[in-house]
Amino acid sequence: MPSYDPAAIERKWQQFWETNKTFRTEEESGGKPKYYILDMFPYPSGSGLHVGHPEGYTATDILARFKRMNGFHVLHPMGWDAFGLPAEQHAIQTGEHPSKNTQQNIATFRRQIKSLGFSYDWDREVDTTDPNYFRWTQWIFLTIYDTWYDAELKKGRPISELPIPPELAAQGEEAIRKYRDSHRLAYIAEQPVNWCPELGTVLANEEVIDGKSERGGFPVVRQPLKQWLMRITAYAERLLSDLEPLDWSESIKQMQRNWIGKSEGAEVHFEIVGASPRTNVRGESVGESITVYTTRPDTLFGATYMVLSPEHQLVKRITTPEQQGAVKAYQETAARKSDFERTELAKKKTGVFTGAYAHNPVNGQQIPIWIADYVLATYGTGAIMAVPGHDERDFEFAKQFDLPIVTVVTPNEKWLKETGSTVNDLKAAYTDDGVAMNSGMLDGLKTEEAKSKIIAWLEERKLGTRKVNYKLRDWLFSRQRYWGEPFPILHGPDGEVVPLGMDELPLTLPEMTDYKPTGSPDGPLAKATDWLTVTRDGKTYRRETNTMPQWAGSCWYFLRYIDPKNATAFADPAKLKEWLPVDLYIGGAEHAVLHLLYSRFWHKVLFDRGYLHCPEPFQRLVNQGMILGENNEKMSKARGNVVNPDDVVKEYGADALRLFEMFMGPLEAVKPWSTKGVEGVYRFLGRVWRMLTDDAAETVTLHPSVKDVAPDKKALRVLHRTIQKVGEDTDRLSFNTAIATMMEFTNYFTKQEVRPKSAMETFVLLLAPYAPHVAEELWRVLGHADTLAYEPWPKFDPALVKADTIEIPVQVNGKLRSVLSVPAEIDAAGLEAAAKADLKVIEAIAGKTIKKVIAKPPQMVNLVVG
RNA sequence: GGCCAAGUGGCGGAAUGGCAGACGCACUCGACUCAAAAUCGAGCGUAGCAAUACGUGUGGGUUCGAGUCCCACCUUGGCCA
Repeated sequence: MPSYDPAAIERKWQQFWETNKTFRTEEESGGKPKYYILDMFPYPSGSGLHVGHPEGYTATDILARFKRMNGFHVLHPMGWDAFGLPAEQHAIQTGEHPSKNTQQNIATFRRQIKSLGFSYDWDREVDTTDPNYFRWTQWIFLTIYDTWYDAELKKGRPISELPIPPELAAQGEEAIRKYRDSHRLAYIAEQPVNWCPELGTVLANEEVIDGKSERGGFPVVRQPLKQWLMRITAYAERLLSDLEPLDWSESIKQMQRNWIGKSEGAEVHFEIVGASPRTNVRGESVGESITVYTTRPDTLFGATYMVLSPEHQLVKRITTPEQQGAVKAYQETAARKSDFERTELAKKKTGVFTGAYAHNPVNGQQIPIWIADYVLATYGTGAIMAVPGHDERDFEFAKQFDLPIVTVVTPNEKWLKETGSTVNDLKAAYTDDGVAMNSGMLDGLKTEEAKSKIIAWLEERKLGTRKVNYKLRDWLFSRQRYWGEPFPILHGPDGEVVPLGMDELPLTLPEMTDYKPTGSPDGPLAKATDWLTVTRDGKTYRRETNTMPQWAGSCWYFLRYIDPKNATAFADPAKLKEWLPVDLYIGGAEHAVLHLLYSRFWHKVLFDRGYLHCPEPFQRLVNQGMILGENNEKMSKARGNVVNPDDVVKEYGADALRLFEMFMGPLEAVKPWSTKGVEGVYRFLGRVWRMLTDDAAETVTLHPSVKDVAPDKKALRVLHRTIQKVGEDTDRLSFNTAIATMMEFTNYFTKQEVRPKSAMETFVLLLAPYAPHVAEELWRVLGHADTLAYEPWPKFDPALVKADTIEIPVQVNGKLRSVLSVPAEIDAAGLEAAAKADLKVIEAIAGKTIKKVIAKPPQMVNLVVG
């Protein structure tokens, strides 16, 4: 009695696919159109696969199989984002090389992923920790290092093409080198960074959440350090504008836009009162001034004081002797706080007066200069003009320190009433647009007009300029860790930075016995004394001891899949041209900002340098929604609601797991797990099995009802409707409704005494992308010798989808009163007549006059009566 | 606080402005069985014996007709501050 036995079927077919390399992507397309379907590759953690992983992987697998059957040349690979902190923490605890643990975890992930029957081309597997892979990560780093951004051409160019100003050239090699280094897209800079003492590393802003490390939740402090940075800000405008044509959800685009944070405003110079004139770069004598960035230059007349960030370089020079003690103490306190503590947690504004004053350029008024930690050195120019009447933080600060508040934008009546303010006595900052007042030549102008006018005025007098600003910061690219790509960089005895030659790659990590962080900003690599120093031409160089962040390997892995074994380039240009861009990229929304932004940035640099032909890597992007635990909470060990895919496969099989994850709801929605739900789709697969096979027979044989006969009219209609719906729904990733349609098909045919074999064959093909193992097995039972993976996708006949008679609802005054059974091709007049002849309708309109009839075959009729 | 999603049976969800609740789960009843499981059949928004009425977060609006479009609000989630 062979009943549905997923364990046996799945083992058999996974083996078949593997030995026959069914899903190997051939180098030759054979004239087929290409389709590149990509999953966000996983970090192989020690806890193994989570049911969240197969959600995206199943979606891409269904589409990959569907596209193959539709005649596409499909690229569908998988790999491992394997550098990262957990493996290093494990190494610190055990003294075992992190690669050992990493490879074990990869083996587990690979086994688990293979057990789900995904149609990856395993010959293209990549591993970011493999020297043959990170060799090219280092190569790309060097290429970025070798690039400067030509703002005029809006393009990254080789550093050798950077024009050197003549006066610099005259100063010799050293000056040229420094000039070049200051223009590279990968550069070293000293800047306040997020130092996490517990992790012994510096973190990127985006890895710090609520003042704590994203991983581990340890406290983070600000500390100035020499770090590698990537000049992603040079690409801010392109990263923003190139989003437009992409087929991504509007919300993800919006998140990227917010992160880039473009704002338009002005830079304004405030001359410092009494400061001695200085000589500027052009040798002109100018008064010392403070430059601020503001998005509201129209409120310039309301600037009643200025605030510098405590780190601002002018602070030292302008502070009066009597204020020095207070200023110094304040600077020290501020240095210990994170940006988050300074801007978010601070309920009460703090600050210190420097004793100095500046001239407000529009009215010459002397206004005091303060320092306060709510102004960050890293945003804008690190200094602001404070307009307390129209900025909330400035308002709070002004109240705190009793500074004057001037209204320069007339608030509307509603706002005044709500806040209990009057025009000359604001109880809160009015931050909306309005009409300018107390603003000299701007009075009476609307905010937008006032902005334009004041900027023109400032520019004319060289007191300021129109300026676009971005919130996006340069990307902090170094980590004080062991388990990452080493930088292919040497530091010379005279402080010069020397890149390794491309032919010296890969630079591999040294073997060590102790992986602990040094506790100082030198990473663990500083302890690898044999590895650390290199002698060349009698000079001793020290290797860079930082390693790259985990983002590095994931920035370009989709390029390597295209040509994973290439030993002379990261990929063959012709192959890159054939496969890029990625047609569909599916992954979690947690990577909506950073991974995608970094990846797009690297892609653009490689594009500018001529290694790629398209400016954007991912044409279409879809984020799958998170799967919650059965109790509707986020899955976590602590909550005890984690579902292990291995257990589900063991109990119900991979096909049921795949099918359930797709049946739960729309791909992009957040939805809770349900074991009962898995049972439901498992029962469906059992019904499919019994629809086709005879479970009373000794061996697997066709069900006696499956006969080689032509389907009748009704059967044809059900069949063709199913083909149409499953095809259309699969194409638009509406997998849950496609599965529902297949269930309806099964519900219909299991009730039939005669099940035409041709209809059954078609159905098995429709099911194949979703539940490939059982489909392959049934395909064989139906008498086919080979895999169905490349069978053509069934076509439907629109004529057969239509029924002869259809049911049309009749409404009276918009309310349903009857349902008519009429010929399918009825026209509006016929429909109206049929409706008026219907007994229930006659009853409903008795004694009333028909005012209007809306007849829309084949949808409905509505009689408006009164 | 700002921006973006989303609110539909007991639950997951379905529905080009046109019969709300497809499909599945749970539940109830029945068949098979000594019995149970599995399987098969039927029912299943609320109230009502019924005819029928009411029903897609709340309030308004547009429309012959609104779950769907518009406005305001409430709630939840995400991102940003």
